[in-house]
Amino acid sequence: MVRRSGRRPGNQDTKQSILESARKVFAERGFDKASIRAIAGEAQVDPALVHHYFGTKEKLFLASMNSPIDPAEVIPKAMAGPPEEAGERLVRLVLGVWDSPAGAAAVALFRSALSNEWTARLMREFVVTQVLRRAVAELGIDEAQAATRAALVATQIAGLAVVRYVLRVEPVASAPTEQLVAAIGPNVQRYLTGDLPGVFETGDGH
Amino acid sequence: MVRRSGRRPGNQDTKQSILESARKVFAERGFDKASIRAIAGEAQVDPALVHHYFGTKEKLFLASMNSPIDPAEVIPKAMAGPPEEAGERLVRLVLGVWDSPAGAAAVALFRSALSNEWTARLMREFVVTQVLRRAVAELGIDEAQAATRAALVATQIAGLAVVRYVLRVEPVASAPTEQLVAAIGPNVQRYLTGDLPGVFETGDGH
DNA sequence: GTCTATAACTCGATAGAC
DNA sequence: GTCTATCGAGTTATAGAC
Repeated sequence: MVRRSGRRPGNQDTKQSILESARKVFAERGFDKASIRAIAGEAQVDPALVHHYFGTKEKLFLASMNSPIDPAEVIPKAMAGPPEEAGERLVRLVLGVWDSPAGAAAVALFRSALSNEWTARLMREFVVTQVLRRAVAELGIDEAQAATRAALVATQIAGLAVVRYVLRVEPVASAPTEQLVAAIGPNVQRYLTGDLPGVFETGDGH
Repeated sequence: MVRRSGRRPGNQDTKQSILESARKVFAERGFDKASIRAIAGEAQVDPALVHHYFGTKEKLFLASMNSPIDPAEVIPKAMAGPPEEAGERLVRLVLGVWDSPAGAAAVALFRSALSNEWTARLMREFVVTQVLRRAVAELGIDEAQAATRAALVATQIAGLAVVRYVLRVEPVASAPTEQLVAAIGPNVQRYLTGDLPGVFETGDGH
């Protein structure tokens, strides 16, 4: 029987460290500007190894998106509670997820979606229909209004992400979570359950 | 005397058409992905001509940013009126400018700022301090709160731009201006003049 | 003033040695 | 499993012919 001495060929941990580096670099630069070479350098690994493990750059991106956070599980939990505070809970949830290490994947997807058509489609289909629709549905909002309210919530959440994580405008960039929750939550609340002039025009006209 | 027949060497109008194409392509793709070749192709002109007229790509970008719209003139005009409707007027102003042909430069700057550090700095310095500070100053808002309120307004305006012009999420992408003004204006209003818990923490603590 | 040709650089992806 | 070498396609920018 063969006894392998010393460190094994590094198989399982290099693949994992490539994934971590990919999440980090994708989050910092977005899909397009994140080069395989840079990701490999970050992981102190040969660029060819990245291709060997993950094939194409797109497949690497998809692999790095497999986050331990499941919207189907975390959204209903956040929406449960007094409906009049759902806005604040949604902002708190988003900031909590995105500020966590596991949230790098979400930031990467968002940042990439801003400059790449392929990831933009990925995000539209995933976030807007999966996350926001789920959130408004959880609150029992009229189907005819759901799309409009979800899109309006998206404007506030996306803007928060842009200012805090992409443009890094102070004082929002480094404000504590609860301060932003108190400031922005009520505005999200209005989009969720408030009176919105013109929101009915899409659906029933009675 | 020399009589030139037919079309003159195209001097003055080619330079102008390059500028127009630059604004358009920069707005569509952002600074990085907008190639000199694509801009030249759009203007039906040789790529080398672009360099001949404008030097580098950065100088071309700066030249294309010289919009006929002057914030110093248009902001005070929009802020004049009942203070309790300033939010709606601000949203109406932004949508009016950005939907207009002359607004392509603004969209270009914004889109570029999302993926390029150089243009991001340009935008932080110009928009946040020039436009938003001017707007909140026009309303006579406390200096200590101005930065926070301006940044919060930025989250909503930037988010509106992202959803409407970059990600193109319906129904916001193709909603009429006044519907968005009615839906989003009040939220901007709250950031401008409303009660914001925690907004005082930066400044005076009395 | 206009355009061809090309330098000098990036990138993703692959072939093949070890 | 790992790495060297390289291909082919992008890019900005420049030099120089006409």
